[in-house]
Amino acid sequence: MAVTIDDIAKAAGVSSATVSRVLNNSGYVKDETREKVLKAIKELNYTPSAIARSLSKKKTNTIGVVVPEINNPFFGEIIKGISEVADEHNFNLILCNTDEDIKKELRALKLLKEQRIEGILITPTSTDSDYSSEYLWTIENLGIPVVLIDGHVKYSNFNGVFVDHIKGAYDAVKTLIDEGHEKIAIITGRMNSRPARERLAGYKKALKLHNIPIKEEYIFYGDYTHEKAYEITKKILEMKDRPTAIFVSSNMMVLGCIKAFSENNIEIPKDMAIIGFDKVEVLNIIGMNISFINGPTIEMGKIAMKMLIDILNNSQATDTKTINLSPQLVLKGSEKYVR
Amino acid sequence: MAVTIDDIAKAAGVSSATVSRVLNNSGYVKDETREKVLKAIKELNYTPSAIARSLSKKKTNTIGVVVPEINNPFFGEIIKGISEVADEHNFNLILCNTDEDIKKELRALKLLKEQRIEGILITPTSTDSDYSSEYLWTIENLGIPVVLIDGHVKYSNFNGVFVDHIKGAYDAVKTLIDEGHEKIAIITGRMNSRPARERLAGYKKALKLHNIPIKEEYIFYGDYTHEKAYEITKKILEMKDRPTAIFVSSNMMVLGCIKAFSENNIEIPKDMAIIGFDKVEVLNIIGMNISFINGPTIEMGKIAMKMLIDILNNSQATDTKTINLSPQLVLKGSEKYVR
DNA sequence: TGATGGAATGTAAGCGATTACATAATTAGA
DNA sequence: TCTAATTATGTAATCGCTTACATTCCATCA
Repeated sequence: MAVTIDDIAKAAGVSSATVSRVLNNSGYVKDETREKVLKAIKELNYTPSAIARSLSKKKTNTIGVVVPEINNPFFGEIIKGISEVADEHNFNLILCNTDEDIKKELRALKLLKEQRIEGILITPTSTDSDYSSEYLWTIENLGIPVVLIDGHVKYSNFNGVFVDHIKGAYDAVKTLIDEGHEKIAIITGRMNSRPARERLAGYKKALKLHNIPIKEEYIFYGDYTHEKAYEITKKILEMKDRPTAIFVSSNMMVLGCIKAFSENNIEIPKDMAIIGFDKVEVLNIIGMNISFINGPTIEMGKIAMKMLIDILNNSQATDTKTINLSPQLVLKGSEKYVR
Repeated sequence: MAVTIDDIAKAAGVSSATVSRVLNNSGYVKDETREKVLKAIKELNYTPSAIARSLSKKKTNTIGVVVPEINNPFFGEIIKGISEVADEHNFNLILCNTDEDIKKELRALKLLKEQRIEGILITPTSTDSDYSSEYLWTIENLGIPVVLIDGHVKYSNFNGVFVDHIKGAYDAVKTLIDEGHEKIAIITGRMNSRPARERLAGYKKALKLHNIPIKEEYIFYGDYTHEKAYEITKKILEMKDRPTAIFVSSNMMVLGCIKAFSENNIEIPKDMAIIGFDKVEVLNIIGMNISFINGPTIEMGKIAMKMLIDILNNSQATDTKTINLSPQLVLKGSEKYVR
């Protein structure tokens, strides 16, 4: 690690400025000189220091990525998308996993700012907690371009790539209605999260527009966990006026439903129709015909990264950029069996 | 971003050295002075530059993480483990996703070296390709501590946290034998990957030690994909002397098997026993009783990161450190039904 | 009261690159 | 052959910190 640009300069018998020119393909360098320099670089196994370069150029070519749960493939795919575009544009990625802990999120932001990253891509923890105002304040005062991914931050308008949860939920429920269902239950997410609220809104909207009365008994408040969904589903199955379809507000919760179904020999979609928000790839691979509403994860990552690059290149523009992606409904068999 | 340590110094009426002392809690600083400095920092919303600090300290407190497939939860969990420990020790993570492309892997290594990271955690692409010698050379000449995670690099001894694939496979197959199975098939991974070869070896060892002849017809060469496993499983089901159990060499391939099973109304484990290498959490959540051999992913990430920190703290020690983790067999119901 | 030594702060030289500016070498044009 | 333009290279300041060393301040003690 000891070898520096000066060592190369000495070895090649030139000045460090010349070596720098070779390194950056800038300015004038005689071919012969370039050869000498390249030779020295190779012989000494020299790798320039991005740190020093960053300091003098005031440019790190690094962006920060903040996700709440790295081991969830949903975020894994977003990162995959980000990383693809970042690669193409020679950006490095500093990753921060926050475990849905807003304190860690705050810490991550501080840390990233210290690293002098050029921009941040962040999938905000989906909670309106006590810290959220501090959180907001921090983001706004970061002085660094931020692009949010899937998850509006309350009361604020930031750049971002968002999923239209209302429309997604609406589409899902409408599909069920079109198939003839009228008794449609919903299992919501944590209601202090915006996506959960919006999905519920989409559910209600679809019912209303199709003149189906909204029954409070059909609205079940979940918390995004499969355990809770499992409990809820068992209850649903015991109802005397049992729903014929369930709209499930998250992928993990779908799993809980399925478990309850299989324990009670409920066949999908013969005995019960189900549509979930955000796919569980595995289920389709093993041949289960579960329909999903999908936020296009990899795509979202790509778009967000492109948006960020765009912002970096036009730093004078101050208007906030927003893209709303419509989640896509992937139907798998459910329609075949309708009454 | 314009505000520097000198601005703070000026604002607080001290020298930059004093500000630095406050920042790092080093040397002597009068309480009164400290207050002034902290006040200035707060008022000017100052964040020190990690870049400049790294340059002068020759220490970045950053480590590089290289994974082949970020959207696979297997790696997501490893990263989660890494990130947990890294957090505790104030290390930053630069993430490189390589898409199983050894060229990208090489590029990532170069990039990380430029960033002057302190160490690298790498889950090598599981292929012995044409580039592997260059790859090896690069790793060895990096001059940076490397800890491998799950995947020996051919012919080399590096620091690393490994899974004992032979033992894992052996345990799995032995379990099947103990349950009374004698006709046990295996679906292997890509044979140019070391884990695949070792798992096959474990399979053979178990049969041999229990005096069950190894039949070539029961060895099926897969490629880690669920599609291929699906095809293979269909063929297995059509065999006249059909196996009663299958040992499947990867988690994705288990999914292909299950699909084929369900299409043919094969019940697990009544009609066919199956044990897979590396879990698919989702299957257990939905109540499917599939047994798995698990490399403890999160744990591996943690251990690897701890090992790296250990190495960084004892840079004089030159012996290579190696930990072999025994994968754990998680039985789910399969035993209940044996003949 | 002056010597002594710890506490508090400042000065300035790096860290390893980039780059504005100066200068030297080469080429072309008249 | 001389001048002007181009090309090629070097010098040194700079980026924002840390830190060795120097200096000043102040309390304590003989």
